[in-house]
Amino acid sequence: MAEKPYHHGDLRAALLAAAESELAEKGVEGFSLRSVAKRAGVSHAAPAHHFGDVKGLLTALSAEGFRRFQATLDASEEGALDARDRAIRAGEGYLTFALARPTLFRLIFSSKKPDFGDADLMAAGDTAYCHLVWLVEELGGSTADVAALWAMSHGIADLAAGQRLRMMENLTEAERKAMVRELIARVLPGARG
Amino acid sequence: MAEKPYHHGDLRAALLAAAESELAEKGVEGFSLRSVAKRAGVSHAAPAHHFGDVKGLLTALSAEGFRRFQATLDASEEGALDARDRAIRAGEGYLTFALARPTLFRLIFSSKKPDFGDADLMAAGDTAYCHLVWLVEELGGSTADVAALWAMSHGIADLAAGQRLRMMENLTEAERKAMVRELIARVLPGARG
DNA sequence: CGCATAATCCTGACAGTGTAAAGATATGAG
DNA sequence: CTCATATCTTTACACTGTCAGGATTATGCG
Repeated sequence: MAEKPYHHGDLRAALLAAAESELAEKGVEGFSLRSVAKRAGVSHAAPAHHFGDVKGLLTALSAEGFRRFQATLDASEEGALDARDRAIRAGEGYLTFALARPTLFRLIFSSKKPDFGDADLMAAGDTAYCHLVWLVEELGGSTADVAALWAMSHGIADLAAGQRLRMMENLTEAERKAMVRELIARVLPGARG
Repeated sequence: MAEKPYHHGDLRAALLAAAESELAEKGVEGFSLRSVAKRAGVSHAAPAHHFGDVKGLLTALSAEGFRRFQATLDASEEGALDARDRAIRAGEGYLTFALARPTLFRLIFSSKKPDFGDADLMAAGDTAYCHLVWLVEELGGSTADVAALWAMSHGIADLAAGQRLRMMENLTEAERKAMVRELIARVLPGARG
């Protein structure tokens, strides 16, 4: 085994991992393709063959980001008592993801660099959206209720990712969870009837 | 009067206007300082004397953005019937601003490029935040109610700025307004008591 | 196995970016 | 009028993304 084989073996996956680190450290606005290549130990032009250009790489990373986003929601919904509790837990998961991976969150929700017309990315995004719709349907909700749950969950998460909700940063984990649960509960269909 | 006097006269204001156009067309991620200078008809290094670097220019633009944001809310709240109606109209103004100036909205709420420790920018941001707190206080609300109104308003606006709420894009102006009013009303203190 | 073909990765080059230094020009105070 | 200062330009450098062409390895076909 040579120390540095000419062919990497699984450069595509290595580049995606390197891109994730780069994104986490520099953010979308400081993201550099050459820096990603350096992280993976290859030349600056190596990523081109696998992803085309930087947009292609960020598109693939976004698709993976959406899948992780959905996985975080699924994990958060685990053990839900009923449909109502499940929707609330989904909102908690939304915030959990935004706090754990703020730059990835911004990439998939606030950036224009990924190609959102890409088939794989669209599929990943649609999966998450359909899950949201399903959550509300289980509650007997309407279109407006979907918007309500999504907007509230997204608002909390996006403000938290930008560290704008300073009132929440001084709270303990338990207090924060309780507050989020209460906020989400306000917008669910049939709330406080 | 020379056709091109060496000294611009009011280059600082001209650069801010050029930067706003640049931001509107290219977005935060495509924003170029040299392009801004070209728009203003000066050399690429001219902005440095007035704003230091690109971060300084975007910081000044953000402060102006926050003032316009607040102005949009003020205009939207004009003629409110009571404190409750005023809070709802504020939410409408939030969305109005995000739709009218999506890139400026993203600059002040989702970008890391401006220096949010800058005194002028902080003052502009605090003004908007204090106004929000005041709105809720008039309703006899608590800290959680502030978070509720902010998160819901911001969630709707941010999703709309990113064109994620496709269900709302097919609505008429009136229908959209009615929907926003209903969503905001859900989170206000004493809702549906 | 032997070899042509394709896939993979590297090197070098180019235009564009932000920033700093140094020079040119106008302004204004004394 | 003189000259210090503010303003703007020119020049230069390192960095970025992308493209063209060359080097190397893997793969499939005979």
